[in-house]
Amino acid sequence: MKRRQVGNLLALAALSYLSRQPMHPYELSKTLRTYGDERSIKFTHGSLYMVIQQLAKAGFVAEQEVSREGARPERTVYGITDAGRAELRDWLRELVGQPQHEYPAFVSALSLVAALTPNEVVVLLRERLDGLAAQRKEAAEIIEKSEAEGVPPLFLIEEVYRVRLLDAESAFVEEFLAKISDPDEGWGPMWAAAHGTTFNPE
Amino acid sequence: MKRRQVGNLLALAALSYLSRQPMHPYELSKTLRTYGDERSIKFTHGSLYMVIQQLAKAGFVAEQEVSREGARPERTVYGITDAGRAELRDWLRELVGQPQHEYPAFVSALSLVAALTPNEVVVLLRERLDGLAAQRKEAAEIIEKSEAEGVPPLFLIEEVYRVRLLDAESAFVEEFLAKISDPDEGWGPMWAAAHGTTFNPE
DNA sequence: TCTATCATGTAACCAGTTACATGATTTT
DNA sequence: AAAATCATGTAACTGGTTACATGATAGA
Repeated sequence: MKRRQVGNLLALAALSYLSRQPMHPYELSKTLRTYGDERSIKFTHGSLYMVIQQLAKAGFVAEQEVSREGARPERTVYGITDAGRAELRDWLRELVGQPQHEYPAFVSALSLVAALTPNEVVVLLRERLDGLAAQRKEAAEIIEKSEAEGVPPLFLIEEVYRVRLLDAESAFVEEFLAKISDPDEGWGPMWAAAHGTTFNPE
Repeated sequence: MKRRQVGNLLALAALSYLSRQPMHPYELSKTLRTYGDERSIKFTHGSLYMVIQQLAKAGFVAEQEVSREGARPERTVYGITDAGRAELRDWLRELVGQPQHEYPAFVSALSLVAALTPNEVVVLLRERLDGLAAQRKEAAEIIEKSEAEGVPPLFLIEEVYRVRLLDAESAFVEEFLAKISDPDEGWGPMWAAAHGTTFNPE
């Protein structure tokens, strides 16, 4: 992965929308929320202004005009530049073509999970399954609802991806639970012994 | 999710290792690398000193002694406190029990992928499949090698998780490719038309 | 003996989050 | 008319990354 002058993925979304039409930051913020991009890209009001500033400094967007309506604060409208268009394409291509090594919280937790006792872990994993089911339901509903509204499925592909990942994670958690509790080969007893206790899941 | 006084997951790993024995930061760094935690938890030299400082400020770890060998810089040894132990348990429990909403780069990319043409996207997705296969191979090899060395499988569970996710992602990418190129219902032609071009994958 | 790498830490910089500010509308 | 919320932006704080420093050891 090349290191980008502006690395925040929010910048990618900004470039993408600005490539359709110039906007001022607040409008961008509205647009992002309207199209549900907040589910895929983390952003707050503050980080957006930040990113726009960085994009401007890097020459990927440029001030178009500064206008004022009544006594409101000035609104600065930004448009994408040629360099910005190039960056957008290049960056998107990289993100689609090359998987990156990432650090989801659950991976970190799993790498340290031995610090808990197997008794509590089985309870927690069951809780997690519920949470995963809830997230899956939410994603599935968004897909359904949007499709009913006529949104072309290409624009929902990231939710489909999410659903696939959630399913895989659920399957993994079940598998892990089984590995702990298997009556013959289960890890539970040895694991509990290392904590000076015994394995008894309810 | 509660908001933690120290939020960086590196702090969790630090607490976990310090709960076994007091160490100075550099030693911690070594230990983390030795046990392969760098695959699950992002850290650099600098960020480690950072989080130790934060942990100390929050009262989760405490200076134990400051020693000096010859003319080397002083080494400060830190130990976990009772509050630190409590935080470790509570945090780990939360991470295992409750799935969080996260923002992997590929999700963001997918949400904007319509900005590329379907022709290039199919090429990129095929590239991605190769990359995913490589990552999968790497993870599988780590598991095999470690098991051969007698590492108990519980300590490899996060790599198993990784493999499951990689498989799910590969399956998804294949599915996406099919949806684009399907001879009857495929999205390719319409998508290309929106870019003022035609769909012809090689 | 020169160079590389290890060992250990600090300081400066940059990015992201939170809090603040303030007029305009809308709701109660 | 008061309270809430929208609209728009800036400033301060905090966390994380990168670069700098410097003696010690090991390899060429």
